[in-house]
Amino acid sequence: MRKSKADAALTRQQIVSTAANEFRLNGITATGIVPLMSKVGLTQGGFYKHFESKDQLVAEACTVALEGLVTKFRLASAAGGEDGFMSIIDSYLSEAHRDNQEQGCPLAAMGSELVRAGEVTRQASSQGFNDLVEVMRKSLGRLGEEQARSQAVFAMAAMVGALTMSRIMLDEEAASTVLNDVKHHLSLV
Amino acid sequence: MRKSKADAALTRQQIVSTAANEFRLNGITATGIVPLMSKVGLTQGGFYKHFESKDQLVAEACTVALEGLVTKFRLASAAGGEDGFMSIIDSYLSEAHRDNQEQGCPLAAMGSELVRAGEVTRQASSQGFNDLVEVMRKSLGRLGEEQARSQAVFAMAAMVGALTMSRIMLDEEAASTVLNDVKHHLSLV
DNA sequence: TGTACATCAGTGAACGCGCGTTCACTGATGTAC
DNA sequence: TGTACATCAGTGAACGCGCGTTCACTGATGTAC
Repeated sequence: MRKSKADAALTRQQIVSTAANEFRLNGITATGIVPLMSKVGLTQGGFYKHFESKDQLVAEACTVALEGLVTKFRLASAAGGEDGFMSIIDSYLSEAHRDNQEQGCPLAAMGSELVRAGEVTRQASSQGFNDLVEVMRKSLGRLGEEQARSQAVFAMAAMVGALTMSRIMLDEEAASTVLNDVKHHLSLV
Repeated sequence: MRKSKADAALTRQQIVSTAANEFRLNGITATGIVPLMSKVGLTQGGFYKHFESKDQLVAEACTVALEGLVTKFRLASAAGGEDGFMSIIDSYLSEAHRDNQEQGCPLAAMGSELVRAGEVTRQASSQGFNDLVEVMRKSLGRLGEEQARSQAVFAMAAMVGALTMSRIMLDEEAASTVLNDVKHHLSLV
């Protein structure tokens, strides 16, 4: 049942991207290798032909998820023209993003699990955070570099916290208020 | 081996407060009933004389942890005199708080797990968030009520996100920078 | 106040289950001649 | 280009383990008389 090199590489990609979605949707700890591989259409044994451990997959899935978000940030910034900064914020703090956790920001979806993750995963998450900050910094063209960076860090932290809190809340109105309050204050910065 | 009512009530309290610490330190999913009860000095069977399920314990532990944080906020606000708002923020965004996850903010320590928790736990978390916001709002005496509330929500979200990100980062300098950047911008609001 | 009995906090073995990982096996792919 | 053989992607049963929960049991506490 050996597959061609191209097929095997495709399988590997499918495992990583399916994992990136499942980890964001159900959490890292709560996502098992058996159900994950079965979602990809394979059995569990094949997993270890591609990865040394679940830990390695977690790190790669985080990297891929964060790269996807960096791309979204770039697109939102470009689409926003002069105010790319607010365009990124409006997109991040939207109800659409909040309700699409599976494909959204991994820092908000898995934040407290990432704190307890392995070193490689934490390094990948930090790198992703820095990359997102860098896109935001550039979208603040009129400011000095250091001031813009610091403001971008501030906005990213506020957005991650706001999205997480909005998802915890059962009351729809309260959940929307958090997003809007943070959006409003970031627009004044 | 029956214990007196007073002893039993004490045992129950000990289970809840030990759980509140373990959940914050290791996460909810990663904390088992057997090790938890053994940490309290009991065996697992007794657990179900006090709680219907692990879910019920999670909800109570979150409530207790958040009540403790509300108290800390009140103390920090009072200690800060005129600027109780910044006093709360300085305390929350301190390296001491970041490195003492076991007794720190449950929203930062378990945020992404709370999103997937049961309704009772999510309700308790939302209530706790609102209580924290309320303490912060009152510490902004000079502002109008609605403006102060919205500003308190913004600050809380930014703090939860900043603490989480600072904990993920392996690089000590970068981790401190996040805390300081957010502290700085919140002082300008 | 003293006695008999019911209550129930805590014990520890056991339950079914899903976890991450291993391994002997299969058979198509890739390679050497 | 054709043949023989090595490689290895994927299979599926099995591993030891810890999970949340149940349950028959123990014996001190609480209560009724």
